Amino acid sequence: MKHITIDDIAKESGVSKSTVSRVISRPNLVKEETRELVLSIIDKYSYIPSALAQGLAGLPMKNIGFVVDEFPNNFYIDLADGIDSVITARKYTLQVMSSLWHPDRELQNIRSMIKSRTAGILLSPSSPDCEAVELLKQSNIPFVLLNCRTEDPEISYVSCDNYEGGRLMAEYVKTLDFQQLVILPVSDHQTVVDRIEGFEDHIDMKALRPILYSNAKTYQDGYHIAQSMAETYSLKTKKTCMFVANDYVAIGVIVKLLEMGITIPDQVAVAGFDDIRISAMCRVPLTTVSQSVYDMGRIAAEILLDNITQNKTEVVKHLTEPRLMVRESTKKT
Amino acid sequence: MKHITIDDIAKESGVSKSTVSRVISRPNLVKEETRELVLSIIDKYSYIPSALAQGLAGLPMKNIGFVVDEFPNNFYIDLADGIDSVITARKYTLQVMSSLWHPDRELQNIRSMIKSRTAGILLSPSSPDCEAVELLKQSNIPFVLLNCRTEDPEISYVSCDNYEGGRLMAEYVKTLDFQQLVILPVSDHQTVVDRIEGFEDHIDMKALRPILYSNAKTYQDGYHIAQSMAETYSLKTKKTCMFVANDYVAIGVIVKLLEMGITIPDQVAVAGFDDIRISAMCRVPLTTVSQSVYDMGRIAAEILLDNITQNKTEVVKHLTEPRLMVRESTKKT
DNA sequence: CTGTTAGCGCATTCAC
DNA sequence: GTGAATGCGCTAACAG
Repeated sequence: MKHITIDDIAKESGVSKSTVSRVISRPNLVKEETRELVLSIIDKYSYIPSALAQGLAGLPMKNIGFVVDEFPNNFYIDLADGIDSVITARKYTLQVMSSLWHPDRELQNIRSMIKSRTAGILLSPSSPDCEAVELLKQSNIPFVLLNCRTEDPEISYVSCDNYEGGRLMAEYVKTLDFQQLVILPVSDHQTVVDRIEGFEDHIDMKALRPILYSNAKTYQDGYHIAQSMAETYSLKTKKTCMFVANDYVAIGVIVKLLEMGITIPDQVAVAGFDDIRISAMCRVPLTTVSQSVYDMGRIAAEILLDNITQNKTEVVKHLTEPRLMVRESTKKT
Repeated sequence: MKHITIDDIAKESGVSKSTVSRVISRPNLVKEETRELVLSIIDKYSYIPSALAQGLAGLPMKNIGFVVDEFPNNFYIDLADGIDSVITARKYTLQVMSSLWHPDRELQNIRSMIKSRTAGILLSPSSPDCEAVELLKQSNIPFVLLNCRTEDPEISYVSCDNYEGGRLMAEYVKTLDFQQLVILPVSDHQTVVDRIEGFEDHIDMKALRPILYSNAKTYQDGYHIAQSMAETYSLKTKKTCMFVANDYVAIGVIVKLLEMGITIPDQVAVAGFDDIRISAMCRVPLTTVSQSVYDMGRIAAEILLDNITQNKTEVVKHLTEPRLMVRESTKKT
């Protein structure tokens, strides 16, 4: 006997399964006496109705899924935390899965959630038109994209105004004093492209001779790339300002530079983007642009739940407002 | 029409649902010609069989759940990352849920996973004999406890040898130079009790006059408590060594002390416990005891999966070996 | 108030 | 090779 079922409870209570079912879902329709009896049996066996059966029988599921790229990147943790707060408050259940930056894992995760007929899905997609999103569109399951915008008129999303964030950083960087500017775009993710664009559009590229250096997604990547950068760009001798398009990577860079004896912000000023929690507590508190990640999560979750409960197809496209956070990693000397 | 079903595919293909079912689960039992046909229809509609129905019909579920206390604490992230690596490799799917330190939410999460008939569950419980564990025992679902040991002969767990970790820290602290020792136990969680006990058993409590100060679970808690501690223990004038039983809290303490102008490790040496990822990259790299969290996760996941796939009830009780990590936060001056 | 019946979508015997 | 029948555990009409 694997799991005890509603029939077991019914027999033991000497009633029909309908009655047991009622006791669980609409207790007031049952005579107090029998209700108490049934409840005692349920309790005795710690009976928990199967969500599989309930779902099949037509009860709406009460769980929502969230697919992230990577657990260690605190960006997603903060997001999950925000989402969790509203999901839970509204009596739903949040399940998180990670795709480790593999588009095919991302797709697998989404498939898995669709397969289990999740009530709704939140996805921070690798790209606005990746396979996972395509699949989602055909799935009939409500979903909201996070950290990604799309022109598709049927898709809701919540993201930060990354272009504006890039602009904010550019305006700030202009006030700093340095001999060379290095931009580390980190990846070709849409959000990154936006923020780099916003940055470049508002800085005098010719005069500042920004240098582009690319491709790094994790803390480790930043750590490793820092060494070669130090040599390539003579960071030890040339006063440099570095804009890394992602805090997590930026922190990797900072840690490595410090290990190499390069001082921050004196020799190299480093700025990031995201304002994840650890940015304020890392080796050198990081100047960055806040995306209000926690709020992004909350808002997306609200939209999704409204969609589910009110069964409305209204699409919402929301951009959170970026805020510049100046900390020690770029303080003027 | 909510979701398309196996019947839809069957009709459109002009075959019976049995055939469609075979195409999916045992393709070689179907004539190549019809198989291709059916597959094309499946593809055309992006048909994904319902895990609810499959589960009900007796197919074993391929998902495993993990319940953590809190997302922002990197300890659980590292754990999840380790778990994820083996779960995925073995074609299972990992779903993470958080309980935000509420025992009743912990219970709810476990209920939710049992309800959905998850194949297996990993739980980092608030206590070895909390309600969630009790429920799990009656659920017939294989599970492994993480970060917790129990005498119960039927329960498998993977935890760190926290007592030994406390001893390691004590031996190290003895070599340091300070006027007072402050112990911040953080919580009454079993792991914490163990490590504090290991610490106290191996240090001369009388001579060192350790001071006990309690109850803090998060970064914020550490941050807030640091201020009052500074006054209570005259941290500005008395050379102090502080053992905080949890890295995340320790980092909060460090950040606040620095803000107050107290130098680390010169005026106050701080040691933590856990060796979460950010410990090496925080304001002052933290001396701590490594629990090899990532491995804990991997091992627990292996045990659980073996249990599920081989259907064996063998219980495994595993303690990982702690390792002292000396970093700048306590470097001798 | 309570029991009976009929699916929900699928896998799995069995026949053919 | 393939189709028809049965049941998984539960909810939702429908009768009593």
